[in-house]
Amino acid sequence: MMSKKNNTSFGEYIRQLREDRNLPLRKIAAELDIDTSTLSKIEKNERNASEQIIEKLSEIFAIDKADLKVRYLSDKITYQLLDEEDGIEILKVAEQKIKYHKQQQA
Amino acid sequence: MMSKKNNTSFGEYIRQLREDRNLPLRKIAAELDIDTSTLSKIEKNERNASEQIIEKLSEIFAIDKADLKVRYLSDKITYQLLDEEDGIEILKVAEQKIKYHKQQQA
DNA sequence: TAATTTTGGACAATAATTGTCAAAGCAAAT
DNA sequence: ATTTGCTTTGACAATTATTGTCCAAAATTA
Repeated sequence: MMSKKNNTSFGEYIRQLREDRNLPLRKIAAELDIDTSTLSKIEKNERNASEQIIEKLSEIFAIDKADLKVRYLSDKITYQLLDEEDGIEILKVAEQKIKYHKQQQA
Repeated sequence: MMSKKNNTSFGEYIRQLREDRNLPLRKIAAELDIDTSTLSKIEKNERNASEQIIEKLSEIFAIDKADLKVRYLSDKITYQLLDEEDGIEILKVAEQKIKYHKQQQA
């Protein structure tokens, strides 16, 4: 189990990818078929990214889709728990539950 | 860090508490100031339980509120990730992120 | 300064959640 | 079998949240 360090938000991450390539929002937004301002907000974590958006982003930037999704969903959960006292414990319990479910279905 | 086993859902759990005391939905719902049918659905994990409901439930059943909240929120996250391939990894990454945030604010 | 990019606010349209009610289903009696 | 009390289900309007879209103001770059 290893720690790729991963402490940039989803939005920051895809913004970085875009800036590395010197592309304007306009271009990427067009490829994604969404409004420039919507993409701006996604990069600032002010709007959700749909499954479809995530998929297209992974194609555009030639990165692993599953990895991008992990970044996105882990972010959402993080924000959900950020104000909770017992955030870490909640995650641990959730992990047990997921393992339990996976085991059941197998 | 230890594993109280915890593999009953929030709904099942509070239903169990109620049934242990031989109380009808009607009574508890009245104390919670919600409809009987709403409580029925909460017990079947078909409706959300608000913060307020969780607090009152902890009072009614004389259990720890924080613990009940952990059960509730871990459940929600579990359901969110149940269909995801990488649920466990998502949780691990979220954990790192939360720890990072906590560390920053300290 | 002009051109381009980025941001923020507004808005209607759509979707999700909530509170509420009524009817139906169920089980245990009597 | 019918009543009685408990539980479940589906429906519905009302509220709240999210989405897609546009525009104009800021900020950045040339």
